[in-house]
Amino acid sequence: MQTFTYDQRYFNLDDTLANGQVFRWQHQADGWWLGVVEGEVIKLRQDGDTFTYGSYPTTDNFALLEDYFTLKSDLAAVHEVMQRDPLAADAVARFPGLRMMRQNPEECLLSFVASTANSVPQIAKGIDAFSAQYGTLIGESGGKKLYTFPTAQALAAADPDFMGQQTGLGWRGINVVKVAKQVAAKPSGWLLSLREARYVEAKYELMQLVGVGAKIADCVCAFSLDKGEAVPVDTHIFQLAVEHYLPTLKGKTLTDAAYNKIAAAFKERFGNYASLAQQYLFYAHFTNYWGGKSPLIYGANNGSRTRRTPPRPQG
DNA sequence: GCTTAACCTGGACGC
DNA sequence: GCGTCCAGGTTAAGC
Repeated sequence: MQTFTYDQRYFNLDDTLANGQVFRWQHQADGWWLGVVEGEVIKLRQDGDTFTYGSYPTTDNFALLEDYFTLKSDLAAVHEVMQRDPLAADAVARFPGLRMMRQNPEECLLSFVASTANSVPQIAKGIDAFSAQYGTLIGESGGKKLYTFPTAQALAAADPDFMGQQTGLGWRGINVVKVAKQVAAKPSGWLLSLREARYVEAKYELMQLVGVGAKIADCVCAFSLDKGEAVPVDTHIFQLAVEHYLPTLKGKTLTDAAYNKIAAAFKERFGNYASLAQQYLFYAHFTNYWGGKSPLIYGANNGSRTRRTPPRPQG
């Protein structure tokens, strides 16, 4: 085990790992986070400005953490830009240490295909199930076996019935196989090479995959391809954008035109920090929805979603 | 260019 | 206990 220090105002582990960028990290009762990154088991915890970590099989792989959590990027500058907008400023005040992560693009893409119109706890459960089936066992902690995220090749050859029924993902699991087949058919390193492409080109390339629309493409661009201007517009972002930025969209559905208007509104306000602004606002809205705390920290059964309809008056 | 329905499943919620 | 609704979307058809 090793330690490093980082100003907790600019790095909060709970908010970074539970804001919906990733689904496989597990928060343990004793405060440790347990995850698998690029084939390495990572154990990590935060006590104020002090971070304690260990990794396997590469011992204490700090370089991996530095890249994965983008620790060299300056969050103070981001906070300054967020002050331009009252809603973003409020979200930053609540979650100052939320950082943009830099995931493996293949894992990011296939995870978000599995996330389509699904609840976060179900997504995490489903991804866990197919990783245990098609990933590689690399360790064990507290009686829990840890697997790598399966490669696109492995998921391309996966049994669609298993992916649909045994994972609880239904048709989403079958879509994961379809997208994995298309990725596996591309030249090696194709996805990673999109880090070098311009945002519009990377997004266009991703949307050529059947089963990948604008939202999933933007998630991959923002969370794994270094595209700070990508704005994934999901149901949460749509709701808050209509309420605070674009009231003319009230009563409309999320069409391509509406999607692009919302993304443009974020870019206009936050420029190259649009992705992070989106993530701050998403997390604020999302945690409100889950009763003030993320189900990725506390579990779906320990939080409760906000009521769809107000409670009946008593008496 | 917009709306709508279908796609599977599990869990929350209302009654 | 049961029925209904909905969840970090995508696609295709119909208008």
